[in-house]
Amino acid sequence: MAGRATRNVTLRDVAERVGVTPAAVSMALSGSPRISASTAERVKAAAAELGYVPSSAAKALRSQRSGAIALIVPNSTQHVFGHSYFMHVLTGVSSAANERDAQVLVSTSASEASGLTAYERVMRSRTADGALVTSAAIGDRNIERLAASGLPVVLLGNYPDLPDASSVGWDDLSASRMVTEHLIVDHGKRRLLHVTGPLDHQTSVDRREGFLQAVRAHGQEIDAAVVEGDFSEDSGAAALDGTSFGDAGYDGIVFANDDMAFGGLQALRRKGLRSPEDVAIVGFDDFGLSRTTDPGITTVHVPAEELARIAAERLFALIEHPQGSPTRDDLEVSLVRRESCGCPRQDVVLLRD
Amino acid sequence: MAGRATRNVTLRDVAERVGVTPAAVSMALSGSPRISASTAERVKAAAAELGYVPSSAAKALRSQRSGAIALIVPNSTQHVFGHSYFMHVLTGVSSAANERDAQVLVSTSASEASGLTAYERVMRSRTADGALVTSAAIGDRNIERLAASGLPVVLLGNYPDLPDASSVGWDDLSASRMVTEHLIVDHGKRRLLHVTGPLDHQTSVDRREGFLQAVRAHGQEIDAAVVEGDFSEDSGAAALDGTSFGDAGYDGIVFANDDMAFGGLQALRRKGLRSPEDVAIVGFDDFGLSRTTDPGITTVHVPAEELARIAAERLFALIEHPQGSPTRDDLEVSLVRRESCGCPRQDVVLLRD
DNA sequence: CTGAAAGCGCTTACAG
DNA sequence: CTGAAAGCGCTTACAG
Repeated sequence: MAGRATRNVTLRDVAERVGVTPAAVSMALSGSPRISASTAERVKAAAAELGYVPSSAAKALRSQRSGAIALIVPNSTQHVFGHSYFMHVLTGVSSAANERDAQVLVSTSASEASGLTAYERVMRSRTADGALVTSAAIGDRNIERLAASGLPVVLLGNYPDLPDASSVGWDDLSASRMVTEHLIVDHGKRRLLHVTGPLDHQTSVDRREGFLQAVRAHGQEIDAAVVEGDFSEDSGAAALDGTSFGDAGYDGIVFANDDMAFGGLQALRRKGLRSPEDVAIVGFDDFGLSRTTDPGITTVHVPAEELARIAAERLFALIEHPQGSPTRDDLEVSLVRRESCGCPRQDVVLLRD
Repeated sequence: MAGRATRNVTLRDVAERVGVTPAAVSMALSGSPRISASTAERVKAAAAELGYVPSSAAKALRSQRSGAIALIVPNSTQHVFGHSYFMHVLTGVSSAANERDAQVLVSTSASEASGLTAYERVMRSRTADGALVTSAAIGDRNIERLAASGLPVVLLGNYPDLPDASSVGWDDLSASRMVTEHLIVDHGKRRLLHVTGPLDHQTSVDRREGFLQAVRAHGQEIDAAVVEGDFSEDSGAAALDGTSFGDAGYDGIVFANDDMAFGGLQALRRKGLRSPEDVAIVGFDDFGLSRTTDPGITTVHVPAEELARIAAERLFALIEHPQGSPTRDDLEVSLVRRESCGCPRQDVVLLRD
């Protein structure tokens, strides 16, 4: 742990050691054919010996490219979409960035209302070559400002209002219809409740619409209601307050995410109702929680890591070819059957024998 | 979404618009008293009008400071410490960085064995003014190389082998002793099992030692055994295979983290044993999971977000004063009583009435 | 083919 | 007090 601060070793130092010009060193290190093999050899040896590390600032200034991408997390999102979602996204982005030796910058908004937004941080620093935006709110004007600033941008999620922006997502509507029909068709549920996410996010709107489409498709037989939540566990529980359950109430609940489903599960328990026996429930996301509860929560598995990885790859392509036309990728989701819907337990459980 | 790429607006452009030198614009924008209020006013107006955004690369090159800090996540750690831990850390780092308008760079190792390590990425890019290292393995030589490279470094966790490094942590040993004694003293458990984390991490070593100290303090009355795990849910379950339980076996298990406790809980259930009735269990971390299981897992709450925030603050101080002496911060942890140890449930549950 | 200058966009130390 | 040059460390376009 010696580490006293020494002056940075630069190209010049390496050049002097070898007896060539800095330009030659630069070319040698980047493998230019202009430099003879033997000189390149000596340059590399000298660079290693001196512990030369190129200055990213100088390189960025000269080449007008920082080699970094930013992951923008609008303030609300951090709360709205939760830790697990974000970690999957970060993992996907990092793995794509690592493959290209790019840096990943995470830009969040200040927690207090004061301070810059995550967007402003990225735009004002010009320190990233492009930006990824995770699940912004519907009509968030910052996205347009970001794109208008000339920075390549790829959005994670669905943004029908921004058809000119590149984005990667999955079909929340179909998925929500699918999981709702699972309750109706496979489990014969007839009195359904849907608890939405925050309706200023497209995801919530789409999941609600999927629920409603499933209900309409079986219209004559189904009673349905919708209550607004905000993706938080508490809102899942609160949605059930004042709602009548049991014989006279709902026999199935479609929560727009797993956190709310878990809140709902606890609320049901407090009301003395069992799931799935009294009320079947399903969630959405499958980021981990739904597997740990008892009963396990039937849900829609969503490929968040892949989403992010692909978005990052699209962003790199956009940085390379800024004039390319916008892209759209749609990923597959899948139904994960656990016990909360009434399906049999997958892993065998032997009660004490 | 117009956003066709235009040449960057520079200080020169602003200077020409106003009719002063670039140097004057620079000073005006940084609020130098050398510039008159009226000129500063005109400069700011012109800058806003032109959409001037300073070049972070030029600023970094000139001032020899990037305004970014790196959060280094060694490859293994990502798996070892899990998503929740890391998200808490990232949240803490971001909030400290936002307060100082610093950028946060997340550096992970490539998932494949090929490619650079997270350390190398940071050292080789010189794109951060300092680095935070989350929970590296014991004897990880990269930490010393990082510090020797002259980069200010603050470590998250305990590193007795690196007494000269600044670090922030909490006392795993005492905490583990405390939670073990909870089982012994408050719940009268006498045949205890400890499932460790990966023993190449100081955290695991300390938690094991805390367990053993508690056992020794009640030596004559306690039977104790230790099994090695790796913090994964599966290893928590595997630790119980081949172990005898029930009347002839253990009546209490101290898991070194919550994920393993959850794995253990499921394994017990498969064996037909109930918790806490047949076997009391406790975990460690309280990052979320332990609250969602049934029964809830009694655990040690660990302030990971605060850890990271303080570490980032120490790092900024170190960047400012590289010659300052190393610092050490110790944070408080607390016991969270849930049901898995035998404590009564906190939230009231009315079973169907 | 090769050598050495120009310049990326800033900020600050210097000259006047 | 103020103006304008020097220079941070690179890379590439240019001159020879």
